[in-house]
Amino acid sequence: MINFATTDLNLLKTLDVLLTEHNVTRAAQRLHLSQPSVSVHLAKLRELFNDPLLIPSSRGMKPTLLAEELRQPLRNALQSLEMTLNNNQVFNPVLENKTWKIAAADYAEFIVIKPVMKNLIGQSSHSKLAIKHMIPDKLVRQLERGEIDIAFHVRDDSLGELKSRILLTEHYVLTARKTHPSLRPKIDLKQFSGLKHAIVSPNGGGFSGETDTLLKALGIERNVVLSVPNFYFLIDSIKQSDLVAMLPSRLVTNDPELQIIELPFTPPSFELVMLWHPRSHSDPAHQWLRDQVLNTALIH
DNA sequence: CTAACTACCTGGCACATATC
DNA sequence: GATATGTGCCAGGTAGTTAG
Repeated sequence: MINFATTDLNLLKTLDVLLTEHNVTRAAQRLHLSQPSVSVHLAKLRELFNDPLLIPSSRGMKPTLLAEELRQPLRNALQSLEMTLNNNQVFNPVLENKTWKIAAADYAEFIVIKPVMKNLIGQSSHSKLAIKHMIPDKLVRQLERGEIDIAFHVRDDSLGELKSRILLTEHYVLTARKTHPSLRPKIDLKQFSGLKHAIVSPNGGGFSGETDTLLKALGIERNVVLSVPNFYFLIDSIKQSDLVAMLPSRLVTNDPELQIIELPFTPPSFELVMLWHPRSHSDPAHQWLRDQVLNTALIH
């Protein structure tokens, strides 16, 4: 039985971070303490729980069974405490100097971040904004560690514990340059598959995308001759050539150099979501950040 | 070589006591 | 009761050691 009166509750915060990091050095960095201090904390926690909690192994520190059992309930308890303490606090962007860290691929940069940018850095002369490259595999960890505040991504149910909010639904449109020599405003399947296509392959080098999966179901194939890493490059490529591309509609409508061609099938679509870690859910500054995004994204 | 641990040191805080 | 001063303790620091 742990005696609350004689226990330093800061130790629980250390334990919480240790149980996510499985590494004393990294936990220390996150807690803004030295490594030996966290080592001492760990020693006290071991004494307190009468359990080694984390055992050094060849691949980081391995949590004991008790440590595993403690992880989620402790997380929940601290989160609820945080919520209680933050409940009456309001974030004032004018007074604070925050560095917002946002991860996104180029579509979200253009559609969401660009419109909200002014609000994020304009309301305080000290705030900064860092837009980071989106690496889906590292996302959960980066959000957990606070290396990223929020991220924008295509809705994907594999992102388990993260909190999310759908910002918009987007569909692809067939796009070509306005001065394309052989395109009419409407085409049939045969004409579609006869065109030379360019696609974005986020992982690099792929020649098959969502559209191809959909076409396969219709029993047809298209001719993808160019694969590029992002939409900016793709748009530029079709403006400079007779290639066509399936592009998110919001990126190309109103571009005077481009035309949209009516498709003989229903194009694929996706939902863009904002993602954040439950850890930052009740933080007033994070809430403000998310509100800025929501207010802007839902208007545009 | 990297990461955890240990020994030792120090600044700051809490508490006790003194003074008004 | 409020404020000033003295003192002991301890958290967290650095440096060095140990272990895998």
